[in-house]
This record gives sequence, C-alpha cells and structure tokens, in this order.
Amino acid sequence: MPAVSDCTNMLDSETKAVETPEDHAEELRLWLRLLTCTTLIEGEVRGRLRQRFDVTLPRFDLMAQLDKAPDGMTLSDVSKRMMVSNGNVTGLVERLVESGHLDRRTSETDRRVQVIRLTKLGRAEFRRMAAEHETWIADLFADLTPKDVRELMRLLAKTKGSAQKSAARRRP
Amino acid sequence: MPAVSDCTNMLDSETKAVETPEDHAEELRLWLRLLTCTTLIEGEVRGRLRQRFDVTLPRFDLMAQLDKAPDGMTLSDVSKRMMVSNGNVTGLVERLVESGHLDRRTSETDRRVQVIRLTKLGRAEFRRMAAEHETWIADLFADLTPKDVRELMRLLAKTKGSAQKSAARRRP
DNA sequence: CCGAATTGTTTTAAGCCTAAAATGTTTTCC
DNA sequence: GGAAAACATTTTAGGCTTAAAACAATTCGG
Repeated sequence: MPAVSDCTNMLDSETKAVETPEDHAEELRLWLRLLTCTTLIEGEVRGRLRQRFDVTLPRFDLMAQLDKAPDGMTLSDVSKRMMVSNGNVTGLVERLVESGHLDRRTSETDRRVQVIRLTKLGRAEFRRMAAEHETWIADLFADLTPKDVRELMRLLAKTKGSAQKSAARRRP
Repeated sequence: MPAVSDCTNMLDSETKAVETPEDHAEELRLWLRLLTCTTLIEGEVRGRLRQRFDVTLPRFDLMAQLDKAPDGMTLSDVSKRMMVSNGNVTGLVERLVESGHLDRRTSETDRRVQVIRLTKLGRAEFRRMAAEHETWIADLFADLTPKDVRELMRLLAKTKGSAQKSAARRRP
C-alpha cells in the first residue's frame, strides 16, 4: 500500500481507534497482580485470625470500624465504610450481638436507626487481636522499604481516585 | 535522665525492641488502602459482569483460567491458580457444566483426576465478555500513566514476594 | 396535613467460600 | 504383594455475600 494512503489513515485517529482497538494488556496484568496481592494477604490474615483467636475476618473488620467510633455507628455507616451490602451487615451484627461483642439499640430520635457499639468484652478482645494483627501486617510487608510504602500509598491513592471516577461515570 | 544512661539504652537495640514495640501504622494503612482499591474495582467489575452478561465474577475468573489452557486443567490446578479451596471449585465447575460452558471428564490415566475444558459455547461467551472486560479495566485505571502502571507493577511484585515469604515462614 | 419520595433496616433466594472430614485412587517403600 | 503415605476430589456444616424486594419510619412539598 502506497505511503500516501498510509499517511491519510494515520491522520484519522478517530477511525484508527475503532479499527484497531487499543491494547490494554498492561492494565489487565496490573489488575490481576493487585488482586493476587490482596487475595494472598487476606487469606493469610484470615487464617491467622481463625487459628489464634477463632474469629472470622469480617467480624474483625466490623469490630475495627466500631473501635474507631466510641459513640457507635448506624448500620448504614458500617455498610458504607466496609463497602458491603446492608443485608450483610445485618447478619454480621446479629452474630456479634449474640456472642456478646456488640451492643445494639434503636436510636431515640429516629426509630429507623440501629446504633451499634462494642461492648466492654468486644473492645477488650478487639484490642488484643488488633495488636497482634498489626505485627502480622508488618511482617507481610516486611520487604518493602519506607520509601516503597510511601510510593505504594501514593499510587494506590491515585488508583482509588481513578476507579471512583470510572464508577461515577457509569452510575452518576 | 542523664545522657549517659540514654546512650546505654539506645545501644541495646534488643531490649529496646521489646520495651517499645515498633510502630507499624504505615504498613497497616497501606494494607487498608490496598484492600479498598481491590474491593472497589472488584465490586465494579462484578456489577458490570452481572448487568451486561448475567454472569458472576467467580464464573468469569474460572473461565479465564481455562481460556489460557486449551488442553484443559485439573480441578487442583484451577484451585491453586485461583487461590480458592478445592471444595469451592467443585461447586463452581458443577454449575458451569450444568449451564453448558464447561466439559468435565475423568482422566484416562489417573482416575482420581477430573479434567475440565471450556466448551465451544463457553469459549465463545468468554471471549465476548473478556473483550469488554478489558475496556472496563482500562477505564478503571485510566488516570494512571504508563509510568505509574510500571511502577505499581514493580511494587506489587515486591509486595507479593514479601507476603509469600511471610506466609512460608509461618507454614514451612 | 397528607400523600409521595426518601431513608434505614431486614428479609429472601441464590450463590460463594472455607476448613475439615470422608471417599476413592495411586504411589511408595518395605 | 500389601500396608501406609500421598494425592485428587467431594461432602459437610457453617458462615459470608449479594441484589432485590419488602417493611418501617421520617421528611418533603404542595
């Protein structure tokens, strides 16, 4: 094919994009690697929590949210923070109330709202688990230098922003 | 306290580590951010797969593994690659065989082993989904420059190695 | 003030996931 | 050859998770 024709095609970037779809293999590999890292670490933490404290990761995560909120949280708050569905939280809270780790009461001012808090037992157990949990995380990331950590934090913040924008584009 | 005493204490790094536990807040925040990113993207992909193709993410992931293995894989292979339990794969495969996407047969040479493959239908559907999936991922990571992507790949590779070493230390 | 939209939670139905025990098969090694 | 170890898969029991529908309470607008 003559050079002139090639040149014409190259200038029509609109058409070119349609005809030769872009290659996103790098982003795909990045996503898979991100997923692998998370799955690996999550599985490790899950196993250690079960072995050492006979507790599940979701229960631990929920208690972690409540530990940061001494005045309690509503179920919706928890659901948003943990990025899980409402119904999921309902069941999780049910079991933790049952085991005496959580206290649930209906709000005085808005009878739709359930406010949950850690009980004394719940807080004590969480603190004990959290201290050990922190050392596990440190160990899992042990090979990273402080600079690596900072750089990862920065890039993941950028990734989070990018993903949030993309999600918002689809669901405005 | 006199300077001399301070100096003595500082030199005894063994003792110091025990008396003042190290601060791993940065690693903890890094882990939470990593988890947030993954959860965010995973949720987005899950939702799009359901809306566009009425398929679940685990099914898609399983088909993705098989697409890379034209000669099929054993259930154990799949289980290791996907980093999920054996029993999980059994159920997943059951449903995909039922829906006509997978073909399962007992190995001729080893009657313990089940070999699974994509059917023609399964492969066609997967390819269709995968093409679109790739554009979603590209969009979710759109704000990252090629340099960002390379740097993240490098740091996540290091993270993966670190976590694997840590896991191996616990379970040799 | 009252109907309609909104908000917070629970329920439902289905599927995903795990750890551990059970089952069936092959290999190892005396 | 045969017991024992190793391996691949399935089963079991329990918990997690989601989307969507249902329910309950509050707020908003006319």
